[in-house]
This record gives sequence, C-alpha cells and structure tokens, in this order.
Amino acid sequence: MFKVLIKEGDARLGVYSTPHGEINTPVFMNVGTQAAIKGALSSEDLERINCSVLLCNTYHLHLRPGDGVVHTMGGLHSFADWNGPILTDSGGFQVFSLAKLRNIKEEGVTFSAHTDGHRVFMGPEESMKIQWGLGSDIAMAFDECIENPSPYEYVKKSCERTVRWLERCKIALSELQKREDTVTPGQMLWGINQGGTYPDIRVEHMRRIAELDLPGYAIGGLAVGETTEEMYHIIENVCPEMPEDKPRYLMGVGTPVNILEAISRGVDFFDCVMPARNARHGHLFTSSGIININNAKYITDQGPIDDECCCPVCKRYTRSYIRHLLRSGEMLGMRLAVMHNLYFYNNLMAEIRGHLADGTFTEYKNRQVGILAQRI
RNA sequence: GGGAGAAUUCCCGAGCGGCCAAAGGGGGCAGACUGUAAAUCUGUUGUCAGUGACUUCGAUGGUUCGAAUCCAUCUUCUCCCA
Repeated sequence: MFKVLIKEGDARLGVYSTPHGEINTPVFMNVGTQAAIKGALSSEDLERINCSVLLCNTYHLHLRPGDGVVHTMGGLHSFADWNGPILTDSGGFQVFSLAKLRNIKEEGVTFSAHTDGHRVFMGPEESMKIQWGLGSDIAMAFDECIENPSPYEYVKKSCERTVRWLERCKIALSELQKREDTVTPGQMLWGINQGGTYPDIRVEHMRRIAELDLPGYAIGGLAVGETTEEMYHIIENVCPEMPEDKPRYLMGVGTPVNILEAISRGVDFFDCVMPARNARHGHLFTSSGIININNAKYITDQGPIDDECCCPVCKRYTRSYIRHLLRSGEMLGMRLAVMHNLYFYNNLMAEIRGHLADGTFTEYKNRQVGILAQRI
C-alpha cells in the first residue's frame, strides 16, 4: 500500500506499508548484500544511523549460506535480527556484473558461481523461490540488467523476455505464498523497467509491465555506463509512465546529487553501494562537499568529519583519528567511516522529506546540488 | 687475535661490465568507485627542465670506450673460530 501525501512538482512525499512496518519516502535503502552491511555494522548500528530499509541479495544469499538455511532460521528478519523492512534484489544485477560467467536463455541464466565456480541456474521461478525463502518484504523481479550502451535490437529482445520473466515471477510468487511455511505473508513483488538508453523501448516496456498491476516498480539498468545526462533523460521519460499510486524505485543510484535530481523527477526509493564502499576507501560525504580522509592534510585535523553532522561518529571522533585507523587497516576505521556515510545518506533523505512537507524542496535541491558534489 | 661475508634510491630487497634512475614488495603522495566477485583497483614516488640533461648504488682512488657491477685501500656491520 503506497500513499502519496504531498507533491511538489514531480517530487513526492509518501508512505509505503510493508509487513515489517511503514517506509517514509523518499527513502534510501542501505545495502547489506550478504545480510550485513560491509564495515562490521550490527543491527544496533543500523538503528543508530537511522536505517529504515535493508537491502539484501538473492544470488549471494543463495550461494551462502543458502536460502534453505535462512528459511529454516525463520527468514532474514529473524536470521539477521533486523525487524524493519527488507528488500531483496533478484540476482538480475549479478547476471550483468558476472557477465563473463553467464549464459542467458529463455528459461533463465546459467552462472558460474564466483565462490567456487560451480554451475548455478537461476530463472524467474528460482529467484522467486529464493526470495520467498529469504522472506523479504519486497522481492524484486528477475530481470536482465543490460550494459549501456547496447545494440537497439538486443535491448528490444531482452526487454520482451524480461516481460515474460516478470509474468512468470508473478505467478511463481503467488503460488509460493499459499504455502503454510511462508515466512513473510504479504511479501510483495516489484517489477523492473529496462530498455537501455532508448526512450521508446523504455516507455513501451514500462507500459507493458504496468499492466501487471504490481505493488511497486523500479527503473533498472541505469548508472551502468551511460552519462548522467542520459540517465536523467531516461528517468524523465519513464516516470510519467509509472503508475502514480505505486512506489518508484531507481535501482543502484547514486550520488547525493543523482538522488536529488531523481526525486525532483518523481522517484521515491533508492539504493546504492556508494556510501558504504566509498567510506571504506576514505571518500566521505559531508554537508559541504566530499572529502578524502586519507589525504595528508587531515593528519592532525581535530575536527569531526562534518561539523554539521549529528551522527555517532561525528559526535565523538576526529578526522585525524579516523584517518589513522583507515590508513592502518584497522577495522574500526571502516566501521566509523561507513556509519558516517550511511547516516549522511539517511539524514539527507530525512531532510528531503522535511522540505517536501514544507513545500521547500525545490529551493533546497537547487541549493544543495551545487554544494554536495564539490570536493573540499 | 684469526677467518668469512655484506654495504643499492624513504625501508626491505633484486641486479653482478653497456638494454640501469636501477626489478619486486613495503611505505609515501594522489585518483577511481553508482541494484557490492570491491578492507578493491589505478597512477605516481632521485633532481631539474614537456624530447633531454644532471646527481645517485658506504668512502676514496684505479682499470675500462663504458662500472651499482672488476681491482686497491679505508670505514661500518654481520657471522664463524680462539
């Protein structure tokens, strides 16, 4: 159930109900691929950094520990002791990122597992079975994330297949939900729009999958090789075709500025590995721009990462200390850096919601895009 | 006291007559990262000048067209025997 509360231009303030609570949108989902956020963050930490939705991955959890194990343990919420909403990605992106190890057919995809090289077959039914076993609140459709740029004809064919896969996903999940050992009753399936950088394919594909009347829709296949302008252009073309009363999720995006721009074009949900991965590499987001804490200029910097940040890290530790930890390979360095960056993202979303509520989002966005991308 | 060996660019460590400003690693300096095969990857690391030039391989002297590489002496260090 999704409710748009306020609109400012195309930007939306909303609330989405899931079996594990409501999600205030726009929202950033924190990526914990293997049912854990890299950087040694615990469930308690997630609460401290105001994480509202956790994202886990079908493919990775299927390989380890196995979705059967997670199902036996009562599903992801119980397994990882996280009682908020969880979205599972379908494994479609892994089809793309493990490109060298794959073979795509109508039935599904054969992978060579990155862990030990054994053959894995995954199609719509397999992906649904796994996500059902994991018991996420939102299951993503099994799709093919196409590299940009890709030839027009290939994209077109792939999108036609993605529609057929989506129909199969819908049937498979509704069958699974009838089982008595269902861990998360009310688990929802979201469809994913594809179409590369071709607006006509994108629009046509979006119209086709909208007919399936799913509880949510995502735009996939962006930030995978095209320019930022192309990405915005596609979002502008697709959003008007997405059901007004359903949540819209831009998969895998992005920088704070990307997120602001996408929200102003009508997107509600986001996820991205960037805040966590970049944090591990010393690239930190602040209210006045981006810093690389590894730089020599922070050796004896006594200030917090961000003067205006209220996160548990900024309240307590200096740039000097965090830089030292990171350079020394101390796990604590990564942990603190990741906590800060994710808090920054979650807090950015809260601020955005606040401005949407006040009707000052556009003004806020125009001011922030100039600041957040700069390096300081 | 006698004998053996070693000294290389920030560190460790290759090189043993020209293709050596000198492998490789570490460290340093910087960059990348967008549904996480990512605690990863890339560039750079003698000086000056955009080709090239100049100063380097413990010190000094020598052999040679040419030396980090060969010889002599010295200095320091390590090891073995007393």
